[in-house]
Amino acid sequence: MPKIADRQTERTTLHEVATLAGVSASTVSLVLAGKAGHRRISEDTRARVKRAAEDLNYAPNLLTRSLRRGRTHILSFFSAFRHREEADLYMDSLSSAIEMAGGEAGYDVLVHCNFSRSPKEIYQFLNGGLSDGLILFAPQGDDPLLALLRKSSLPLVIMNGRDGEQMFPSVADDVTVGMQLVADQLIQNGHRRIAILSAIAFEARDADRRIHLLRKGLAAHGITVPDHWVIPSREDARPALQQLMAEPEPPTAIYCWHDRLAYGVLACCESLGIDVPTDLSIVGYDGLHWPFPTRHIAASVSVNHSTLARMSVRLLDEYINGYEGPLREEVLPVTFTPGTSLGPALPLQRSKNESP
Amino acid sequence: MPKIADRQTERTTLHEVATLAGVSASTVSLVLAGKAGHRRISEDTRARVKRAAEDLNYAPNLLTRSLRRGRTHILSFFSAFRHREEADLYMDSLSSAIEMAGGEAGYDVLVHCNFSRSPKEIYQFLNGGLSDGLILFAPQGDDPLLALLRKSSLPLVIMNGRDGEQMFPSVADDVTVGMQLVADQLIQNGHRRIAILSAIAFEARDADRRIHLLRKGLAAHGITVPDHWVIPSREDARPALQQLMAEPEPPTAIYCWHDRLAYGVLACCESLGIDVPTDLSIVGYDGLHWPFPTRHIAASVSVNHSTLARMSVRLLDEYINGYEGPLREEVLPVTFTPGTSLGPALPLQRSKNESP
DNA sequence: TTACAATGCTCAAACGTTTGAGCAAGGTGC
DNA sequence: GCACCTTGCTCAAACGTTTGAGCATTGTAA
Repeated sequence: MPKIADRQTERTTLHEVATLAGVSASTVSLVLAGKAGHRRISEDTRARVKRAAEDLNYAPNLLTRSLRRGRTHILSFFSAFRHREEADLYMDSLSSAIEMAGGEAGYDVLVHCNFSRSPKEIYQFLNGGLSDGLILFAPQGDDPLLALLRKSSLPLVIMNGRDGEQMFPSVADDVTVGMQLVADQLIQNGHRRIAILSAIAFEARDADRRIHLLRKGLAAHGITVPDHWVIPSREDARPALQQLMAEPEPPTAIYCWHDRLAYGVLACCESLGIDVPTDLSIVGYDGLHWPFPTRHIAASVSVNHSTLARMSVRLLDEYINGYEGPLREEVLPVTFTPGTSLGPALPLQRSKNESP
Repeated sequence: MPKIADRQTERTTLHEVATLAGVSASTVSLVLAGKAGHRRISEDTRARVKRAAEDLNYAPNLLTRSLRRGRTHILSFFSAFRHREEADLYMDSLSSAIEMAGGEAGYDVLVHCNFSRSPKEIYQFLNGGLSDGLILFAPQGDDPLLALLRKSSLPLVIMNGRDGEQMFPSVADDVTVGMQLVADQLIQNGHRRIAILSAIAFEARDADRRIHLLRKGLAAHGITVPDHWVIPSREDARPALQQLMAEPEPPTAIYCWHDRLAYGVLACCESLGIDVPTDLSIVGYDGLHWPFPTRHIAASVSVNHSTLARMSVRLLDEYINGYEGPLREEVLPVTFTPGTSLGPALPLQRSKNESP
């Protein structure tokens, strides 16, 4: 029985194949990697070389090949969001989608994780020549990493982020339409007292944008969201939710910055005995869901990750291949998924009437 | 405002840094990459070089660096299972765990996806020198890819798979204990009529092993599972389930080969009006779950992905660093999560009594 | 016969680093 | 004055490919 120690200890090289086939290294290279037929090699030689490569289990060294060719056919994906300590279904799904989209376009995808590295270290890795291009998720315009990348030559597509200087092509889901849909749906369901659960620090600006859009959409119908009903989310949303629902005229609906929060609020409601959607309607964003029956599916703006991934890969591929036209900023249409957490607003039971 | 066209078009090289700093390329290399202090460079030169590198936004070319050093500090992860056309929560979670475990150990992780590539193409990519080692998920002993890898020198750890020739180190969750737990729990809950939902083609052998172990565990208590109650899963488990429950003495419990199936069955039960766990208890494997309230949590053997990932990364790292001791085959302890889909077996209502 | 093209291969430079060996300049010991 | 060490840098080879240029050999045209 073979043991691990019996394995060869060195990689086979082109030269060994050449020696075995009785030709020069150039010939081997031409046979195995040459754009078929450009240089002419006799059928006989061709066969001998292929045979030798097969016998030696030859795998070309991609480091050197890429070095010469100037292409690695690898894409990097990196999230400028720093978390991921916990399981993140959103990012998992997204990186998975990018891996698949990359594969379809002939790229392998390197998903870079950083936790303790500095922007400079991350920059050096990303721009280290390992990948032909980068999909950068959710950077803010003043991200120090983005500043470093601006000075580099690395092809780059921004996904769902902000580039302060309009320098990079971008792909993003249509937040404007998305939040308009949220506003419309809330209003169609008769909600007028609406609270907002916002984001924690590093996500704050993206959340702010959505909140701004939602308030604008609601304002068009004469509805304002009181400032103290815009709540920054903490580790545990329970206390805030409890306080909110204890008000004499509590909200009938709450918008959560993304579905993870929405599901967290759903869980709180369950443990607090708040009935969804009778007592409180919940709306989220992302279209995250568990593909099996759940007590509730959060009403949500659905973003198609596969499409988003394909758009960004296609765009990046074009830039890698030297696209020089006007800056491209693509927007992915979104849809509204009603779910089960959004229902009609019920009138306030026996409360003192509002002044007319 | 800067435009994309204003970016530099070439990567900065060591030589440009050297020129700017007024030293040789070797010196730059020694300053930036040398194991500090082995070679002596004056503080003055050191500072000048660092300054120049900073000014030019220099990022070392990792292809060439790796070529010289013989290390890339990249690990590959590849699933010998061919699917992934659909969202796969299990693989997403696992690759995510490996990315994190790799990061902790100083590696970046390249998650390789293949759909249309041949084993030979996959082999050439994996053994192309881009990664220092490979974590191979769930290969069978006769996998053609594994055969190619055996002849190579690539450090390799098998995760949850089978290596026919005891050549490679491996890491796996403890299926023996896991299935014993399933058997014990079913019996403790009084189940004696137990059905099994097995796997589709490419997963068949792993499923068979679990089924064998389960049957063995049950047999110790005098319980046998009739062959026609071992059902290969198809796209839709509904018809099989319907038929099963229509029998005069239907099973009181069903074991599903993994949690995705278990949740699928849960969904079927819901739509068929089968009450879980009163009419039917369901047990799965993997410990997959949605971190928010669901109607049911499948009773399941929980596998800790983070730990599994860390074990495999540590093992692989040791082999990369030249470990030569006896073959290591590590087993990850598992636990049983009761969930809500497993309950006591109810006596068959008004059925003809079994003979004593 | 000479000129020139086609065929089928090899030579050698190059990609951007790392690193052992080498070398000048200055210091120290006797 | 000589041997020898230390300091601080540079030289040049090497990693494993790719590829433009080159070079025999044979074939074809005039």
